[in-house]
Formats: sequence, C-alpha cells, structure tokens
Amino acid sequence: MNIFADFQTHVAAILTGIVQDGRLPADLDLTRFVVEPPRDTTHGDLATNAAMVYAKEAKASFGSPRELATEIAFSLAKIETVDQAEVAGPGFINIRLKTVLLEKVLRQSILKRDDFGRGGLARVQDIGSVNVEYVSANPTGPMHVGHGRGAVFGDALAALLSFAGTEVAREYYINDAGAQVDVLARSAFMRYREALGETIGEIPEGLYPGDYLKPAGAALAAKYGRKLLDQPESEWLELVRTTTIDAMMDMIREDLAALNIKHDVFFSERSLTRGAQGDVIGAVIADLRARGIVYEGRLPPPKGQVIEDWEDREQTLFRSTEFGDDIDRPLMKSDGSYTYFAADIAYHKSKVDRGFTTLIDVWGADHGGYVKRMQAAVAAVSQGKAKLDVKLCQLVKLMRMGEPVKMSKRSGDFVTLREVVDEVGVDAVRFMMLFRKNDATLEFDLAKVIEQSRENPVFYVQYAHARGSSVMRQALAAFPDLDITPQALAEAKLDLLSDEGEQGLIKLIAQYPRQIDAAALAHEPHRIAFYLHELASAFHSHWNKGKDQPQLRFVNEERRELTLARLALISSLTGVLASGLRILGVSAPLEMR
RNA sequence: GCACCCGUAGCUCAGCUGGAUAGAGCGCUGCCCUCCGAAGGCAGAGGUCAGGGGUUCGAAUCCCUUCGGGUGCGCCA
Repeated sequence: MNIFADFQTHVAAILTGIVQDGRLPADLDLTRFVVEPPRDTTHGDLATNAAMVYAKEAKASFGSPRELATEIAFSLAKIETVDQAEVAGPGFINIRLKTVLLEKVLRQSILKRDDFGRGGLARVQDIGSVNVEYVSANPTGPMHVGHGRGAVFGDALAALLSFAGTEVAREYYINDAGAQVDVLARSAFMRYREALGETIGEIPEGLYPGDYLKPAGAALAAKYGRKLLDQPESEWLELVRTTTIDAMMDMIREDLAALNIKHDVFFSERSLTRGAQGDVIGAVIADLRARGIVYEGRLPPPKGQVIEDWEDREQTLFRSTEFGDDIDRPLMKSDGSYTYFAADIAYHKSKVDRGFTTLIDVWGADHGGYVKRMQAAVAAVSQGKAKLDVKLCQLVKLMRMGEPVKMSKRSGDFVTLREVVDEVGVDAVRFMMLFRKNDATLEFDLAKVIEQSRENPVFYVQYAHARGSSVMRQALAAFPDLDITPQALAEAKLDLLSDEGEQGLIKLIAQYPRQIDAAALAHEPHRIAFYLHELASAFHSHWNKGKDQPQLRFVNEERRELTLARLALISSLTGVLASGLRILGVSAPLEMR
C-alpha cells in the first residue's frame, strides 16, 4: 500500500468534485499535482501542491491559491485517516495522518513481506511490456569494468521494473556480424598455430593480442588437429569464427554469471541476414523504402574534421531527420554490405514485432551520438507506437586508496571485470555501480568498498540489515517463547512505537512503495540505493540513541509488549532493506563477519 | 563547426521530473566514549547551485546564451 498514491487519488477525487460544481474547467489534467513527503517533517506527513498547480485555472472561482487550498484541505480533513489538513505558505496543503494509518502500513509491510511495494506501477499506468537491452559487449574478449557498470545497471533496472509490476525481458545483442569478428577469428587462428607448436612471435598489429584467446586456439587444435593449417583463410574463417565467438560468449556469460546476471534472450546480429528468415535487414529496408523513409541520396561531408578518403557518392539513406535526428544516416557500406545501423534498425524492429512498447537500451557514454538516430529508427519501424529510452553509462575510474589503478597488461590494456569481482566481491561491485547516477562518472575505490566503516555505503546498508537480524536473535534470547512470526508481529501493539526515531523510521518505510514507483518510472535504479542508504542511516542513528537512553533499546526484558512492537518495526525494516537489496542484486546478510 | 552529457560545500556525490530554510559521506573544528547497543557518537563551520538573461505564484530543476570539462560526428561496432 502506497499512502502517497492513495492520497493522490483522494485529492483527485476532491478536485473532480469541484470540477463538477463548475468551479474548475472540465478538462483539468488531474495528473499534474503531486503528493509527497514534506521537506520539513514538522509540517506533517504528506504535502500536496495541488492548489498552486491549478492556480491559473482556479482564478475565476477562487481568489487565490490559498482559497482553493483551503477548500481542498477542508475536504481532506473529513477523510477518516486524516488527523489534520492545513494550508501553509503560498498554498501547500500539509496533511497530518492519524497514527492508525501508519500503523496499518507497518502491519501490511510485515504481512506482505516481499510483496510490500510491489506492482505499484502497473496500477498507475499501462507501461506495456518492457525490453531492456544491456551489456551487448562485442564477443571479442573478456568484459572490462566499464561493461560491468552497464551490466549491473541494466540488470538492476530490469529487476526494478519487474518488481514495480511490468513485464520485462532482459536481452543481449551479440555483435557477431561485422569485420571485427573476422579479426577475432584471425587472432584465434594465430593461437591455434601456436597451440600446434609454431612460434608465432608478436601478435601482428590489428589483431587481438590478449592471452584469453589461447584456450580458444588450443580448443581448435584439439578439435581439428593440423587439418586447418594448410587451408586458405576462405576455408577456415567461418568455422574458426563461429567456434571462437561461441567460446567468447561462454566467457562473457561466465563473467556475467559471476555478477549474478542472466539474460533471457541472446540475439545474434548475424541471424538478421543468415537466419531462418533470410535477409531480414533487406526486408526492413524495402519496407521503409516503400514508405518513403529510405531513399537514395548524397550526404555532405561532416564539418570540423577532415576525412581523407571522403567520397561523395549516392547511397542508401534513412530519413532520420524526419524523426528529429541531425542528418540522414547511411544504411549500406560502399562494398554493398549493411551498416551496423541498418542491422540495428532491423533488430529494434524485431523487438517491436515481439510486442514490446517500451524499449530501453543501456550503452556506454561513448555511443551518445548514436541515440537520436536509434530513437528515430524506433519511431519509424513502430509507427510511433514504441518508445526507446537510451541510458548512457559513464566511465568507471578504478582507484585504490585514492590513487588511480594502473591498467593491467595481462589480458589486453584494461582491467577485466572478473579481476575486480574476484577482488572485492559481487555485493561491493553491484552496490557501488548503482550508488551513482548512470550518466555521472564513477570513482570506484577498491580499498574503500571492502572497508567495514560508515564511509563504505555497501557495508553501511548491509550492516543495517545484519543489525536488525541480530536484534531478533537477541529478543529470542531474552524471551525464548516469543512468537515472532509475521502474524504475531502484525498484532503487536504498534501504538507503543511513539518515539520520534521510531516514527521517523515508520514514515521512511511508508515511502518505499513510492520510491519504487518513481525509480521505475524514471528508469533510475540508483534511487533505490540512495533510499536504502537513507533508511539504514536513520536506523543506525536511532540505534545509537539507545546507548544513552536504554529505554529506547529495541529489546527490553521488562516490557514484553513493547519489545514485540519494536520487533515489528525491525521486521518491517529488515524486510524493506532485503527487498531493496534484492532489486539491486546485493545480498542481505544476517550477520557481518 | 555541429550534436549529446556534465558543471551543486575543500573532495566524492544526492536532490524524489517546478515547490517551503539546497542535503549526505569524507575532510575540517569542538565536545563525548576506553562500566562493549562505540566495526564510534553528538554538535558546528562551510554554498553566487559555473556566469548572465528569460518563462511564473515559485527555478539547482524548464528555455535562450556565454564560459569550462567530457563524448561523438559517412562506409567502427
């Protein structure tokens, strides 16, 4: 249950009443106002700006926003869960709830457990089913840390959307069709020769030098012996390419699995031209050409940079300018093959054809220049029915004690994701990747994330969960026969939770469903990480008060009823922490070791 | 030259799609804690929200512009 959403409905109903009286215009957009926690908690439990938002429309019947606010507040005050509703400032309405309502929220959060906060988005609006495409790293080597950020982000976003009540598919686009996979095949072939005892020396410029191809070469040697050695490249290329891509994808899947990431669909770019459907890209282009969106034409050379071999020629162009792009985009290379963009159009059309209406692509920030054309393409192939949101993930700067980490040469010129995961663990990697907005660069300090201190947000949040669990154990030690099942806790005398700190925690817990909805709607999983940090902080802070004021401690051996009520709060709190952490893919430990 | 992203406390960053007196951690200053609910606690100082204009009841948030940083700019993916 989401009290913010509930009161959004209440206020909308009151406004509708005023509309029916003819004192507000009939076409009033009732989604414009918000019900939110007030900045200052002394103002009350909820606040709405409704009267100010509709000030203009209300001018005819109401002298000022405050006048409209007064009328809304009057109606709100009649709701039985409302203790008080008063107008403040320029026209805010501050609502103070009866404690029974917050107690009800607490009770529900205990009884619903994992379902508290779930499914809110589905009730608010129909998002349709969502396709999240993330990682999509080229199958030419192990994943590096930058890939990891996109991977964790996409995975958490998918989990968040799913929790919020939308259908979600997690998808990986395998770029297995371009020139670089041929380079991969040639690189693997070098390792194949090496595995058969040849001295290959330095890997030639332009090929992939990394050691990670050695196993692939050895596998080829084991499978084909010396058979391929004397064949021309045209004979072995496809064979080697296919097996090597498979090996690379296995490696990538392992890297992802180490982060607990699993995709539903791996979509092969190659399948768009060589699959059962034949040349899908050609078909899509033909279709768009018939609609006048693809044409033959010339492009001006780009300004501000010199392209030496610029050749002014007529080419096949996608009319992306019609959908907001800066320039029309080529679909065919001069050698007659499709551009990457052409394939990507067909791929995104496939998503649309499979029924997705919200497409989310997670890319590295260096692909920012590609966003407009892809959105144009989605608009074109879906006839405007599907929306593409592209989430760009910025760089990750690896640090150790404040110093930049030197790049390892062992497996190329980057630090692999696997190295980092092995060093600091999944939880630290996932949480830190999400404890920042996706489009802000991220400083990741390998030393700090494993520290057990307040400075380390991963530890701080996990510790809150562990501390809560520890309270439960302590309570059972003090009252061995205590029934702490959710049913029993929900029946505790929750009105005993009268301390300011306890009330603050309850109000924060009541915000969880709203945080989920807002984060899901904005496609911003980092909000959950920050919310959890805030919740943990409030808990630790209240806990610390128990040092000077023993009467605030959760377990009170003299007062069984009070202890039970406080355990109810703890149970709700750890439930929300665990729920949020699960969305982020971070474990919620029962104790810190 | 053009497009996109970023610019908030000394540092690293939030700021709930336009709301009330702009927040957190680190660092800094002061006090408390060595009778373990202290893998610390409390309090305080610190801001031209890069600069300037605009939109309106109200702007860190939206628009324009300047400056500064990043990314990209047929036939790479």
